[in-house]
Amino acid sequence: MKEQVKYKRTAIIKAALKLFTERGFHGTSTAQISKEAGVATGTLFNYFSTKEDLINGLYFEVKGDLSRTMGKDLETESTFQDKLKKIWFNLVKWGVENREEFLFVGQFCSSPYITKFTREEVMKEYLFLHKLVYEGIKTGVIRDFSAELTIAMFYQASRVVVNLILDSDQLQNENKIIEDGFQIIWKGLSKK
Amino acid sequence: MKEQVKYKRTAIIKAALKLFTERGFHGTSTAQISKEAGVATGTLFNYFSTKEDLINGLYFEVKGDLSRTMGKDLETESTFQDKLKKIWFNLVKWGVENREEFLFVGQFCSSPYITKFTREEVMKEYLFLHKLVYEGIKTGVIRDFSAELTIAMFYQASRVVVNLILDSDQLQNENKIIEDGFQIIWKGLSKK
DNA sequence: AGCATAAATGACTAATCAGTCAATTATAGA
DNA sequence: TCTATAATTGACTGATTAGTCATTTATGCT
Repeated sequence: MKEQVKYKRTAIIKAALKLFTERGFHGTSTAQISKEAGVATGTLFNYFSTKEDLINGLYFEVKGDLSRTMGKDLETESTFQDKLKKIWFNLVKWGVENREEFLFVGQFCSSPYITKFTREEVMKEYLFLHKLVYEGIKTGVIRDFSAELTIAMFYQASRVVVNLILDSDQLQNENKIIEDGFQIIWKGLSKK
Repeated sequence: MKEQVKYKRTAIIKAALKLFTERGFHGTSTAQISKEAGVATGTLFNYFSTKEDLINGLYFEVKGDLSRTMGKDLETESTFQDKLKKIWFNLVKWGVENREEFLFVGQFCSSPYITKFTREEVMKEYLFLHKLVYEGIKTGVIRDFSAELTIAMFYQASRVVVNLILDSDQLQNENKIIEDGFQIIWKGLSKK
């Protein structure tokens, strides 16, 4: 039964992700989610006590996945630039390969349905990025702007690239856009 | 009566803007909008035939205001860098001074409720920015990346700055953040 | 003032909503 | 196989929704 339980929960999460990104939070009824997931209307409320609880669970899982992907294979890189470039590629790759999750994060990152608690829990997983940026500033590799500004610029630049890739039909330029995007943000942030 | 008519329409638009940014499109009922605007429920539908029509009208007005503000006092600037900097300051100032409009645009720019028609009508007002970027590339002032990438990077960078300013309580650093933000994006885009 | 027209109103409706719960079905351990 | 427990179900409810329309009110013109 453990397996079955996990399966149903995953199905609900997946259905909610699809419908929330397509039609928004209030634009999607719990009945629609249940139908898409292939479960009864009551089943959804066995796993999530309210609709708000569902979207917070969803946000938590997606953001967690993103943060884990972002910091992957970082230890193999030696220089600060290489580390940042690795994070850049991880970020963009995740967005391109997880279109719905990417759009979901963009749509709900500043949404009132995500509670303060969820937001703070998620934030904890991103501390390593802050540390890295502080290190970069301290060692004089990147310019001494506020860490918040630096991180936000870097992160949003990666989202720009993903959006351009997702919007365009032809994918031949994909690698060039990713590379160009990094050139822009790296030149903008680095001291050299 | 013309005046009165304009007043009611404006009140509805303003109320919708406030509630849509606070609670989203489906999260806001037409009754709530009417109440906030101080008109009867039926009045809203005298000005906008459906709820979708209302949000499209709102989007059109807000985006139009943004595009007009963005290109203000551009002719007094001579160099390309100064022109871009002027646009940068216009963009950020608009966002800071029109918090609700700024959040609205961010929330609904890629929303399914905005029709293709509205989107295309709005796009027309931004052609001057494309022209400016093409000119900058042709004259070798900025690097030869895709114009879409360049514009999106620039625009989103300005949004990053506005978001940081709106989030922070103390405003003493406001000018520094705006200046720093421009330094980052200008260094990233310029050839020098 | 008197009249024609335009604008504003809010009670109303059919549809849809989140969430409940008693009944049913599946599972695990003995 | 039998029993206790956990998971699933969908009909149901009171509340809320977008949009309508007959009626009332305000306006502009002569």
